Amino acid sequence: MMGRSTDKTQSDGASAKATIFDVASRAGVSIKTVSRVVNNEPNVRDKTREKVSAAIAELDYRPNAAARGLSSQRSFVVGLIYENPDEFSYVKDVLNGALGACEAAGYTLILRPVAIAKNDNLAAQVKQFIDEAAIGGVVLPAPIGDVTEVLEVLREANVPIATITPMTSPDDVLSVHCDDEQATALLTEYLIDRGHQSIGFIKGHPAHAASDKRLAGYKKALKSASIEFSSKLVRQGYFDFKSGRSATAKLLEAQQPPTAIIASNDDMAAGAIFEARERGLDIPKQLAIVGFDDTHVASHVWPQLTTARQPIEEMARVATNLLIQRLSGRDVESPSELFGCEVIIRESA
Amino acid sequence: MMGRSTDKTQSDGASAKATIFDVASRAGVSIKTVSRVVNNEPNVRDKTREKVSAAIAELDYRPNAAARGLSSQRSFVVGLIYENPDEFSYVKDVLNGALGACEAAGYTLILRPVAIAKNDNLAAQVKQFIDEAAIGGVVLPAPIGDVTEVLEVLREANVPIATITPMTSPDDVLSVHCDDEQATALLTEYLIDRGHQSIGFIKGHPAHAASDKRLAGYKKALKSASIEFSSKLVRQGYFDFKSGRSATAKLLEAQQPPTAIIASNDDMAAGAIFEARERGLDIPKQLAIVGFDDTHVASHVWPQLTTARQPIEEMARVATNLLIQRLSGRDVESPSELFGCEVIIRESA
DNA sequence: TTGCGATATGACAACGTTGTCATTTTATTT
DNA sequence: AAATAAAATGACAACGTTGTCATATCGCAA
Repeated sequence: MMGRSTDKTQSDGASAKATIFDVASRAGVSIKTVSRVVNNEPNVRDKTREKVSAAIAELDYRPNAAARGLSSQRSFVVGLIYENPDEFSYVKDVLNGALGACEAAGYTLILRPVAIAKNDNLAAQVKQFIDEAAIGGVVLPAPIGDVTEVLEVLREANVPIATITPMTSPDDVLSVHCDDEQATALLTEYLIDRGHQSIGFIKGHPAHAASDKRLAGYKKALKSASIEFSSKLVRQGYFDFKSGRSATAKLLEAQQPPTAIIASNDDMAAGAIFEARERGLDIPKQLAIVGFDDTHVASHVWPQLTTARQPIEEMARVATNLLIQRLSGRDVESPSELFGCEVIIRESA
Repeated sequence: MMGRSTDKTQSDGASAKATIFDVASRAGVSIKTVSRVVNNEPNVRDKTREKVSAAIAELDYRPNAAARGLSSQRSFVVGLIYENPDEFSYVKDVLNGALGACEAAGYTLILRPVAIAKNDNLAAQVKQFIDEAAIGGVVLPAPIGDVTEVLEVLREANVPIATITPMTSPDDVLSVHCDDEQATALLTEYLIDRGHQSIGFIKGHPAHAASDKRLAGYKKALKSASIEFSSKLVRQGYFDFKSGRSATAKLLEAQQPPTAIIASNDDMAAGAIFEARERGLDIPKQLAIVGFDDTHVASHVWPQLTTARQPIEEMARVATNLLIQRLSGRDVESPSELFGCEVIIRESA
């Protein structure tokens, strides 16, 4: 009847880790029953459940993840594949959200930074990642979630996906969205309300789907206000400080420079402020500048940036939860969720 | 002779994952020999090794981590416990370094953000972390690495530790250091060389050992230059923008305000710039400001910060490697390494 | 009571590795 | 060629769970 118990003494301290056998013998049941209790399975009498729970608590028992994974063939690992950027605010929020969800559900989060730019076989990297670490499902924040190549590999490997992206996603992909377009429109309207008629726009990195959305929001707001769109007021940027700076330089050197500039993210806005400063312009009096994302820099430059904030951390938490639901075999009620953005008014506009 | 092979067909694609049995039968050897090859163990004839390697490649075999961990009772997991800050640059670098080292060695990195401030049983959190995720060893970046409470729990649980800290560490702890004191001294000398005699200093968070080191460097440089130290020129800060700002306000409101300010990190330096700006001061003409860490903000404020840079990512990589060496039973040649800092001259001073 | 379906529990074989120890093969010495 | 040591290989039992299926027990109707 007794299994291979480790002859556990009462003493705490340096005692070896308790196994399911120890718990079983302590509670006077079979290991299978302990397993049932641990996994919240049905068909266990309340009284038995209590006995087992008590034994678990007394022995400070924690299931061995390796054994569990090996036996059940399930994976309790969520992979997070992200582009490793200079400006980490976004990834940080994603990370915290995903981490929180995993922790709550007893899952493990494993990271995989990749570089989209130097395209050294992204698909292969992803493939290697998922079977090396026995990944059960992956969370793909923007812009990785928009790379079809990656989606394809994962689909083939039968790995569930949750994306965080401004785009609409394929049916088999869980996703959370935020309305970048609307947020940018709100930002633009705010400037228009403050009397600006000539508003410059610095586009984001072309590889990010968000870039198009934000531009679209800008155009939409202009249209609503019956201001004619001019491509001369739009410059390409790459989401970094430097490109924000040079785009601003070009905008300001135009014959009719804008009185306000919308940068598609905060870093570029910081670059814009920098460039304007160098030219001796007063912000916001001579030039209003707004950013996007409400990253750390936004409140650390002078003047502080008016910007828009997406609830990234919360979005990541929800995305990860959707994924975990699917991984644990439960039905996912709604495979896609939409979040709102918030405009944050500060002094730069 | 044949084990439980999965009757593998040649076809790739949706074939189930290859196991050690598949490789063994393909190579015509026992599973144990495959195991030897995979783990680079001795006593395998070259010819056999080749055969097995070929089979591994053909079947795209990768050892099952769960089975491996279960059987060997070893853990291939490194835990990273860090304080979850607002300003993420430091953690980002640590993360990248640790991740790189783990990846190269086939280890897995697992994250655990904690909050030192609200001291809700840090020790218990750490304890839970290590046995929940079957952590083999942990990397402790500053300031966690200086919390004796945490060190104690880990020691008790017999978990190897590698710290990244400016302090000297206990003998049983692997560690990498950077000379904060010297770096701050260099920064101070630089200001003195530029003619500053009255230099304000904003201290870092008292819970961080680095704070003391940096202050010490400041004092040392003053002494070398025969400038008398005045406690009136030193203010307490907490490594955040806000405290940097208010400390600067106090320094500037003094009867004899300094002509230069050293902030113990970049965020506080950004706060200093902000405050000086608000008061209409020209930087660096009327007030020179330097920071520390060369974080993202350093190059994104105007004017860009003169600051000091520690090779954090490299330090984290080395620390993690030391840890992995110890985890894999190898002797660690030197349990402690020292890195140098670099002073980065920009426009703020 | 007896019988019977439903509910609760247990025995035991997976899962894919590594560790231990026995066995076979090879090289070396006599 | 035989004897012996050394090197290479293999058989098989762990490791700590969960899944499957058999069995014991319960509640309730006849």
